[in-house]
This record gives sequence, C-alpha cells and structure tokens, in this order.
Amino acid sequence: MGRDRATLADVARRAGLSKTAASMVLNGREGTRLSAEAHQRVFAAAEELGYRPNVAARSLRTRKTATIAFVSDIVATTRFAGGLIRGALDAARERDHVLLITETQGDPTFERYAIEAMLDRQVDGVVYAAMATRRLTVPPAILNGPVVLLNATSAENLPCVLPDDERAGRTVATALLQRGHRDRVALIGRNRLKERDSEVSLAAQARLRGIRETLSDAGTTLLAETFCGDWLPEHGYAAMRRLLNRPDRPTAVICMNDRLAFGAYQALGEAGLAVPTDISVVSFDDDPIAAWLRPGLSTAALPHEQMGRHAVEILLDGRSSGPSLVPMTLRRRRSIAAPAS
Amino acid sequence: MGRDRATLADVARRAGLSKTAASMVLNGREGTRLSAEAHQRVFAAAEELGYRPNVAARSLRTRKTATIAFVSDIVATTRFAGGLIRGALDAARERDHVLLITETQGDPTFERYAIEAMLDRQVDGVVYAAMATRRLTVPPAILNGPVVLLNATSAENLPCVLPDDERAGRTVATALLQRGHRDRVALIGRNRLKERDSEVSLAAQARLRGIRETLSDAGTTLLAETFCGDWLPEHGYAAMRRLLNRPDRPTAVICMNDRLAFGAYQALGEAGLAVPTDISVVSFDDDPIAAWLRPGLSTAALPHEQMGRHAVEILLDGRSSGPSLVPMTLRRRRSIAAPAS
DNA sequence: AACGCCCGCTAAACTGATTTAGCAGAGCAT
DNA sequence: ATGCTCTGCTAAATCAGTTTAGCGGGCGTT
Repeated sequence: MGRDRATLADVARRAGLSKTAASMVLNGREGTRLSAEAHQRVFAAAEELGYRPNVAARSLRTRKTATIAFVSDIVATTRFAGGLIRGALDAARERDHVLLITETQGDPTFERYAIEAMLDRQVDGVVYAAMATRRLTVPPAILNGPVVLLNATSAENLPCVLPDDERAGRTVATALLQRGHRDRVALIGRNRLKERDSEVSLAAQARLRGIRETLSDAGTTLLAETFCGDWLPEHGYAAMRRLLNRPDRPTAVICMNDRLAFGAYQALGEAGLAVPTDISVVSFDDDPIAAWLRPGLSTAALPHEQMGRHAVEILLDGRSSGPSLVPMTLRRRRSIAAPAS
Repeated sequence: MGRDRATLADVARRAGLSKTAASMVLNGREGTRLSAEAHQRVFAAAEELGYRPNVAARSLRTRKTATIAFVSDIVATTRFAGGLIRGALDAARERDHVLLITETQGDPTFERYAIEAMLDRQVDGVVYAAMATRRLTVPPAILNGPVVLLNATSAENLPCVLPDDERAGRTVATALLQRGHRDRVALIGRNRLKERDSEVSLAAQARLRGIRETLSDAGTTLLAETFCGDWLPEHGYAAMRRLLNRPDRPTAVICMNDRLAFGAYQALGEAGLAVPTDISVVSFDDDPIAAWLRPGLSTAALPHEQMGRHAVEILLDGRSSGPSLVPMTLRRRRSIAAPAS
C-alpha cells in the first residue's frame, strides 16, 4: 500500500529548491519571502509527481493527524448508528478529517483497549457516542484532549449533543391536541427503569415530561399510561390490547417509540380497528418502519445525521461546552385524524 | 490529545540502556543477545512509565500502520451496514488493528477523496464494501495494495466475500417443499433491473436461480411470479394483492426480501387471511423486522457480521483470491405451515 | 602472545515531514 | 569602504520510533 509515493524531497529536487522551500510553499505559509517563480516551480513539481504528503510523517512533527476517534458503545444492533456515523463522516470530510471508528460493546476491557488504540494513533479528538440517549461515565484516558459526547451526557459537563426529547414530547402532544384529541389520549411505553436510571435512558423521562406539560397546559391529562418491559413491538402489542379492553377506549395513543407503535398497529389490525379513523397514533424516532406502516406513522424524528455532524463540528470548530440540543421535527404522515366524536 | 506520553527514549534512559535495546526488547526480537536482566529492566521501565509506542513514528519506519481502510458506498441508509462493520471491527481488534471508515455515497469525487485520505494515512489494506450485493468497478488507486471486496465482486478477480444467495434460494424453496407446498408456490419480487444488471444486484439472480432449480428438481415450477418496481413494503403489498385476486390462490409465497414480505403481511391482514394457516411466507435477509412481525417471519439470514469478519481475516491473514461464499442460514420462525389442503 | 570468536550492547542512520536559525548577496546610506 | 537592512533561500534539528553496522571486552586456541 502506498509504495513509490513521491516525497517532499522529490518535489524539492524537481523544483530545484530545498525541502524547506517546498514545504512552505505547499503549506501556503504567510510571510515567507519565496518568489512567485519558486511557488510556480513547486506547485508544478508537486502536480507532476502527484505528490501527497505522508500524514504519519507530518503528524510526527505537528502532533496533528487530521483523524478523529469515533468511539461508541454499540453500533451494530441499532440502525440509528448509521445516521450518527454518516453525519460525523460528512462533517469530518468537509474539514479534511477522517474517522477512526471503534465499538466498545459496553465491555470495559474492549473500551480501554479501543481508547488506547486511538490514542496510540494520536487522534486529534474523540467523539464518544452512545446508541441510546443516556448518561455515561467517560473513561479518564480521553479527558486530556478534546471530547464531545454524542447522544449522551456525563458528570463532567463536557460538550455534548443530545436530541431535544422534551420538546419532542410537546410537539407530539400538541399535534394531537390540534386535531381535537384532549381527554382520551393514552400513552404506551411507561418504563420505570428507563425513567429512573439516566444511565439507561434520558429520552423516557424527557419525552414524558414534554407530553405531560403540554396536556396539563391544555387543562387535561393522559387517560391511561401503560407500562412496558421494553420498547419493542411485542410490548406495544400487549399494551394496546390492554388499552382496548378498557371501557373508555382512547381516541389517540402516543407511543414512546416507533417499535411500540408497530406493535400497537398489529393489535389494532387484529381487533379490526383502523388507524387513524378509529384511533390516531403518534410516536417518536422515525425508524424506517414508520414509513412502511399502513398508514404511515407520524413520528418525531431523531435527527441522527445532524447530531453526528454537530458533534464533529463542535469538536473541530470548538464551540460551546455543555449540552447542545438538536430539535426533533414531526414527520407528518397519515396516522393522525380528528377523533370520531 | 496524547501530550506527555513517555517515549522509547524515556524507557531506555530509565532502564539504563540504549533506545536500540529498549526497542528490541519491547518488540520481542529474536536473536538479539540482550541479557535476561536487560529484558527485565526494560519491561519494568515501560510498565512504570506507562509507555505506549507512537504508531505514527513507528509506521514512518516500518510502513505498517495496523490500520485498515473500510470504504463503502453507503452506510447510513441500510441497517445491514452495522453488521458488516461490527464483524470487521471484531476481526480487526483480534489482530490489533483499527478501522478507518469512509463512505463514498456513490459519488466518484467523494470516492477519490476518501481513498486518497486513506492512502495518505498509509493504511495496510482496504476493505471495499457495497451495501447491496453487486458487481462494481474498483478504483485503480487501491489496486497496488491488499484489497478485499465485501459484498461485491469486480472484473479483477480480487478476493471477495459474498453471501451464498443461490444456496439460500434452494434453502428457502426446500423449506416450503418439506412442509408440503409444491404446485402452488408464488414468488414476490421479480425485478428485471436487479436480475439483469449485476452492478445493481447479484442477489436477485442468484436467489431466483436457487429457487427455480430446487422446484424443478422436485418436478414443479412456480405458480406465479410477480414483478416489483423495487423491494420495498409497498411493492410487496401491491404484489400480494395482485396474487390474491387470482383464481388459484397460492398456498405459499416466497418474497425476495423481508421488506416485501412485510408488505405481503399487510395485504394478507387486510384481506383477513392468516399467516401461516391460510398462506405460508418465506423470505430473505433477516431484517430486524422479520422478528417483529406476527407471526415471526422465517427467512434466510444475510450473515453480515460473519462477512465483515471474514473480509478482514482474508485481508490480514492472507487467504484465497477469488470469491468466498458465506452461507445464509434459515431463521425458522412461525410463518411456514403445511398447506390447508 | 597473537588471533579469532562470541557476547552484550550502542551509535548513528533512516523514515518524511515541519520548523528554527541563519547565510549569501543586493541595495542603500554614510 | 563600511555598516545596515532587506530579500530569497537553505542547513540542520526535530518528532519517535526501527534497523544496520559495529565496538569493546572476555575467552579459548595455537
């Protein structure tokens, strides 16, 4: 790989100048007194030889590698990881940087190993990402360099990028209120663990808060709140069945994520009820499945690409410390209608 | 990032030896005549200082970076990318390597840029991945170093890793035959473009071939083959509706992927038909949705993790050239039953 | 006593860049 | 003629490792 590449010395020789001169010209150094003609010759030589600097050699001297570490807990299991990574990749490319990606799989040994591997390669900074929005403890090894947390917070008040789940809660509830749902809105997906343990989830609490505040501002409350062991389709299915067994059937349900909503759709289908004419459904995430459902599911989209992009921007362009919230916009499809009245 | 790291010179000084000695000891060089005591002192010094070699400095001399490039066309849009990446990541870690990941987004400019960025960083090899199994043309820049194609082939007869779609076709058809479906098996998802243009897909052709051969070996053929503009749920839905309008309703359908199958499920649900009692369904991919459907969808799983792992193994352990096929195993769930008869 | 050999180790070159310090020559004033 | 400044450029150090070539001393042999 990369044998026979022209070196700076080759360029200098061909231009009839010193390495110093070549280096300065190619780096566009100000204040050097090299002649216009020298500039020309260097550029021409570099062009002709197809010269590309050796990043390893350069970074040895400058301690900059134009490489950033993207360390996450789990990439494979969630299809959201792709969005985070793509956003980060885009922002990195725009800044001529490149991403070294690792996964810790939640294993402290792997984590230590991964981080050392990154530091050995002199990365310029670390994006430390979690696949579920949550609080986490940052390994001390990365604290003496630039770090941005992605989809996570920590005790250290580091810069971090989070989705604005609370506002999403308000958005979702508002969408229902506007269509005329007030007193018969049910919730699917309460979960003590996710709500209490911020190391598990920050989304559950925030979404719930947003929903409740909005309804309370409108002078009402949730008709029912079902608990779910996890946020998977089967739990949404079971929850919806329970809801349908109640005497006061809701006119709308808010699901804490799209997978729950999918389960809810399944239960409704089996019960012979139609979305949205019998029951409206709204949700969170904008999982690809939301678009595949019939009718399409209206849902507050997790802005993964923007988040990934934002994290790299903060890391490289050096913005704020503290959290920066990325808005979740409501993807409007056909799952909300006015209540049957 | 990585200031104040101890260098080899520090270790040598502390051990009271030369850099040469320290280097040789730490690299476990054979044939050096350094005393056991010298070894001890070096190890102790390295330990005490928390010494870690600077990869950039090392690779400047050795031209090995223990870093491999993972270049793919599109990572974000498909949830399969995660599996490929995770497998590659695992195999790389086991070999003390690290992954530099880029995405070309199918754009030749981005691609050139990405590849140059990788080569500038002296990667030891390239995994060139496609997110849909297909034939592609490899950019010449990466041809003078080790390359493995992942989920793709090319004209150059490079080593590549592919899912064994043809055998999967046989597996799927066999599963149906074994349950007693013979003459009323329909197919959802014929697609001229995918079948003809190997730069679009290799899977379509291979799966179809496997299915046909198996049925033909059993002395029968497909009852019907529906064409779909793409392999998305809406197309599966429409195809299933067309199928249900026929006088000779199939007892089983094979869908070319799980998203089509999802659409088929939707159409069956609306028609009041039950899987698998009225119609059995089998499919390919093992998309997460396959497990979420009710009943769970039996499907030949794309072994993404193994494929990613395998690609890195071939790259680093240097195996065969030419294609290596990874088997797709049938994930058995509840979507197949004996025909109602 | 002279020679060669092996042992245990080191000096210095080398990788490919950046950066500091400074040199030679021209032009100008005194 | 001398001193000064400015211009245009370069030698050499530096980054942190690996690798080559070889040095000094002890030992055995003849």
